[in-house]
Amino acid sequence: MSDEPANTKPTRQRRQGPKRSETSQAAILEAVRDELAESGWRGFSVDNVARRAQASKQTIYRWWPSIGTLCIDAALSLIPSAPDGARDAQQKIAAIIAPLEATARAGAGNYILRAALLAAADDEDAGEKWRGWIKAEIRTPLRMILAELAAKQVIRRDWNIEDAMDVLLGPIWHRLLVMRAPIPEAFSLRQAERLIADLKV
Amino acid sequence: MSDEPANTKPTRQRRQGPKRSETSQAAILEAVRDELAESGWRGFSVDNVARRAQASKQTIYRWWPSIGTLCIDAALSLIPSAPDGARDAQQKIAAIIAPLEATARAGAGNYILRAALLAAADDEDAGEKWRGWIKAEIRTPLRMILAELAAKQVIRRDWNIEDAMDVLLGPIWHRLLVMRAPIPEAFSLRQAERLIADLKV
Amino acid sequence: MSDEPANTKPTRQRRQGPKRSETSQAAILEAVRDELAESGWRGFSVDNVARRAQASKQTIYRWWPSIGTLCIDAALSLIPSAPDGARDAQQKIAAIIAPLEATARAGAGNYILRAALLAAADDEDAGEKWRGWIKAEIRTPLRMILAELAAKQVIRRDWNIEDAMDVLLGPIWHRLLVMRAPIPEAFSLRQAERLIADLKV
Amino acid sequence: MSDEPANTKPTRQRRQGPKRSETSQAAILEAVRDELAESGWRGFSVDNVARRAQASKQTIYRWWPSIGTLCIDAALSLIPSAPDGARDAQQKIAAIIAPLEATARAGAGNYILRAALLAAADDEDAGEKWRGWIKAEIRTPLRMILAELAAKQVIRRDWNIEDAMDVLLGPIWHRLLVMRAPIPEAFSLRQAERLIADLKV
DNA sequence: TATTAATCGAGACGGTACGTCGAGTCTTTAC
DNA sequence: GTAAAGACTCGACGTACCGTCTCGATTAATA
Repeated sequence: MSDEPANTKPTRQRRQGPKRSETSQAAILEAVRDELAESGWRGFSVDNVARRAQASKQTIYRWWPSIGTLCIDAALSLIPSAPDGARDAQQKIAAIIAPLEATARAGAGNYILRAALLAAADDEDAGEKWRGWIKAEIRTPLRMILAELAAKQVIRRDWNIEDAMDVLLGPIWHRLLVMRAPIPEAFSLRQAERLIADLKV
Repeated sequence: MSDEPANTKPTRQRRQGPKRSETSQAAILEAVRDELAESGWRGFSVDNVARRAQASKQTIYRWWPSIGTLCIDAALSLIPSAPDGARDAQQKIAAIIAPLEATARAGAGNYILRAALLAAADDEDAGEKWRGWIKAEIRTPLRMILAELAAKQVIRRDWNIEDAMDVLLGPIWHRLLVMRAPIPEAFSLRQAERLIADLKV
Repeated sequence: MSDEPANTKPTRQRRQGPKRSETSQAAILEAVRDELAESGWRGFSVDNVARRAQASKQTIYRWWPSIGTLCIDAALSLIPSAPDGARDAQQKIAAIIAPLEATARAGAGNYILRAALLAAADDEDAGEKWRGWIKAEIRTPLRMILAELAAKQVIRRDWNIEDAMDVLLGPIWHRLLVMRAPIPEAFSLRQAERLIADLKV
Repeated sequence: MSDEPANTKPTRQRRQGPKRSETSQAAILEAVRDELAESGWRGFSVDNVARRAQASKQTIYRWWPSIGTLCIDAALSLIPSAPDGARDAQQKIAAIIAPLEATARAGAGNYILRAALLAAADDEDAGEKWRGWIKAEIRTPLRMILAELAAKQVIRRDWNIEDAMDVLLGPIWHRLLVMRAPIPEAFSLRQAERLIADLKV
């Protein structure tokens, strides 16, 4: 799960032995989610996960290089994909962060996502994995939309992607991590609106 | 340290024996800072702190109710007070968050502040303590300034303090916690500018 | 228990902190005995001992340098002291090995002693500890008696202590370890008789 | 394996038919011997054997009912057959235990034989297998010789085979298992002499 | 001045978790 | 049908930490 070798070589692979057990991995991820929701990041324990999932610790350590990446995987498996049907720029931008907010709004998702974010901030491997996801799912789509808007001269041309990320994502972290406050309705739309206003010519 | 003597009772105090050792507490806080900078939040251990500070674990547990609050105290002891000399509204707002950014920009401060924020997000007690500090040092001053601006009709009247906090603080968390990215120069000024622009009539 | 520091220095010892818990150590030794009797040497596990004794593994590892020495201690605590009242040479010699045989004859003692002997044969530390006991409790007394007999010209003068140990102890190991056969009555007397006959002038 | 010595070690063949692979079994036994010599009985592991022998664990468990019997087989494959050319009774008896002593005297043989004996003492199956070997190779020949001597009235008629085994084998165990002491030259002859003397009319 | 209560360091204690290794079983692929 | 490879569950390994407790020594206010 963490890293697929992807079988790049077209040569015959002489892998003998059984394949990875899918049911076991699913049970582990579910147990990780439960454990994160209950115990947070520091209280999280691999022993408990193994107990819950009826899996052996060996199996967990075999497939994930570190505890942190395990937590990130578990959280990512919870985040839905972006909704379709956006018509204007604001809706398109809002759609990018909508999955994050939907997860943060759900009862268990709130706890799980928070704990996974702590893992990403505390653990080197987890951080890289999480930032990889952010880059692919948030930064790249956002850049495309902003580039288009800049081409149409809707926004100014000297926009900076990192600044835009600050404006778009920062408020989510503030509510989710720092204040533990609920995220109101239409939050993503409001952030998108702010971002566009901030970049107006 | 966590809570001031609380001497609520005005009745006769039968205090016998030595007072709290200031040198020991200072050594503990310093050790906590070093430990947080080195090991992060999950890797943080009271045993190591006691070892570093040449203190007994009992002494630590006597004065702090939980590990998390200990970490918050250690981080707060690092944050300088707000600078004076602000003339306009933007500078005043920027001055509120300047101490946070200065700490986040320093080498060790970056690690310590991040770890303490994780503590606040992961631990109930630590969270309350941290949010208390935020309320006193950020939210209240900010509200006063914004109220003044609204009275002068510089900003619109339906401003919301939580939204303002989102805009002002969110970008810091994004850089510090999520991206582990450096915080550029004049960051606080830029956020203050954004906030005022966002609230313009 | 394993090694007494013996406090050779008459100077004041500035050991601070609590002392070793005697009840805990006794519970551990009893648990070790039970575990050895049930599971033998290879099946012996420190985890089980800790569970049985309601002790933490740390406490066990704090006071015993290795699993093997722990087992030897537990077995030695079971061996009674040599009986008195021996009149002739044969009875004196028999009295030396009588405690071993009594232990080997008892139900649980049989299993415990066997397992501890395996520990001594398999583990370096345990072996040294066990051979130290053998030397002090068997070899030295035996040498004194034989020297006396040689002086009285009851036995010949070119006797060798290691050969004598072979003759006196070997049969016990054969019954206890190799054959798992019961040790008959008056076994120690018979071995003593054989030894004297073997060394006759 | 369980019975055949299989001491020949031809070059490894990659593929075997539905028959049992002799080369694999030989490699396993050799690996067991190395492992026993290096790690003793408690430290012995099937995983290591499989790794060393490039064999699958399944293959090991298919052909041996337990770890202990595997060790016994490995040790037995090391014991040479009894030497010929004995003329008198003492030499005949000595010839019976000479293979054991030769093995115990060899460098690796010493370690392997000791570990296998521990297996026999600690493990039920291994014990039965080992005592079966003892009965066939030691007890039965010894009984025949002693019966002959008794018929010739060289020894007395009320001899007991178990007592004789005590006397003949005990010293070996004492040296090999308990004292870890070297076995001197002509040791078997000396034990045989003692046994005959002990049984003299 | 002697008593006494609070504090300190050191560290033992029962527990839980760490990350690794081994036991014994099962599954997949190759021959 | 046998073999190598290796994944699986379970549990032990020896170490580290948690939070509590006990021990002497030290210190300052009270008697």
